[in-house]
Amino acid sequence: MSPIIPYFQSIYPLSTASQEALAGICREISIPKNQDLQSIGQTCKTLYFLKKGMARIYYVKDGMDVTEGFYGEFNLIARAESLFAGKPSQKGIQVLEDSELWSIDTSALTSLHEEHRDIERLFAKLFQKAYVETIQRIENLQFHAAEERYHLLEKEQPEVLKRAPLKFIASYLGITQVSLSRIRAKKS
Amino acid sequence: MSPIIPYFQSIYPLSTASQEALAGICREISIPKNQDLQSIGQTCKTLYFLKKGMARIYYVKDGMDVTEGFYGEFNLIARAESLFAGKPSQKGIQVLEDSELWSIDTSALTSLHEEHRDIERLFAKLFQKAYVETIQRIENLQFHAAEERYHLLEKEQPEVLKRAPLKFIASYLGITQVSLSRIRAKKS
DNA sequence: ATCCTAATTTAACATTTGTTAAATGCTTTT
DNA sequence: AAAAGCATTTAACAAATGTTAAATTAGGAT
Repeated sequence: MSPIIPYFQSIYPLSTASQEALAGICREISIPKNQDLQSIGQTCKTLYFLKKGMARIYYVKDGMDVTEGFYGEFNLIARAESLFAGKPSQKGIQVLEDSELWSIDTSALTSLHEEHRDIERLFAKLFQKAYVETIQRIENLQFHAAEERYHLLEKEQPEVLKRAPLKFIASYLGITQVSLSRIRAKKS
Repeated sequence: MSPIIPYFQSIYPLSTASQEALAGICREISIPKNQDLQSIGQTCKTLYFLKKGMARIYYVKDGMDVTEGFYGEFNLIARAESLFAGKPSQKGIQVLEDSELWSIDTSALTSLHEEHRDIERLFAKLFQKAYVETIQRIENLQFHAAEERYHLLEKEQPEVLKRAPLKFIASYLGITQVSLSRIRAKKS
């Protein structure tokens, strides 16, 4: 369990009692490469934090697989639109390599809110962080052309370029695989 | 003050005491067309809800004015990336027409959190809503070509097409004014 | 090692979007 | 009403991205 609680502490300080309560609902799990952590159609009832590995959230639109985002170590992974609405998600979560992660059941988490206000605030903050990252992503998609978006990804999540297959990266950037391959070729 | 408290109630139920406390920190203000509600460089310390009118959040990049989003009646308007970080915002808020709105000082709001847990949760929910809309916006920018994005805006915020000038709509969609004008011409 | 399959790159061409500049239309001011 | 200043549209061409298909490469399975 160890390194996840210190990570939480770095986001929002927790009382000793809250640390213990929270540690009590974190489960460690392992998932083999390419497997779905959560499938399309399921309602989001679990939050994940990667200990080791890499994951993506994806959806299928017009028969095409689209990667919405890539997530590395310690990133909060959740399908917020499903969690907040309590409705089935149109999105799935898949790991790109053999991964280890912590999972937290949201109803267990919610039941800690009454007694542990700091835990409620910690997760509010984690979602705020995710929200801000999403806003920045919009700026990126809205303002930059495909090639610039590629170089931004290269700068901000260089591991993704090494670990994710071309097709995932292309749909994440909002371009075709051929286009992405062309952009890469330019580099020389 | 009237209609804003019922709106809040529809998002998250509030005790009578909380309703009164919250009403006590809502201020009604009027702003003339084209004026900035908040300027670039200011730290976000106020939240707004439009009673009447329309607003946009914008930023300047490479000398170009880019509209990040349009906001209509009862929408929460805030520069989240600045609010959550406590840092100056690179974004401004401008009203597109003579507008009336409610403003809420964030430090006054925060001071209500301890005593009024329902208020804290109400605003957590409002930001969740905003977050989910942002996620959907990404799907839109990532997956759809310019013309489709235009038609989606037409469907989801038709008032924007009537009330906002071409240049704001174009940068919102991530295209040039000329391109937008061309898309419009196709319609016939 | 070899074969088989999937992933990536390359090529050729079509379509979309960007760029620059001019023409038209609309508002506001005088 | 005329003039001035913006906003929007149109046109012509350039650049970027999409599409289809073939060629190459890389990895896994036998």
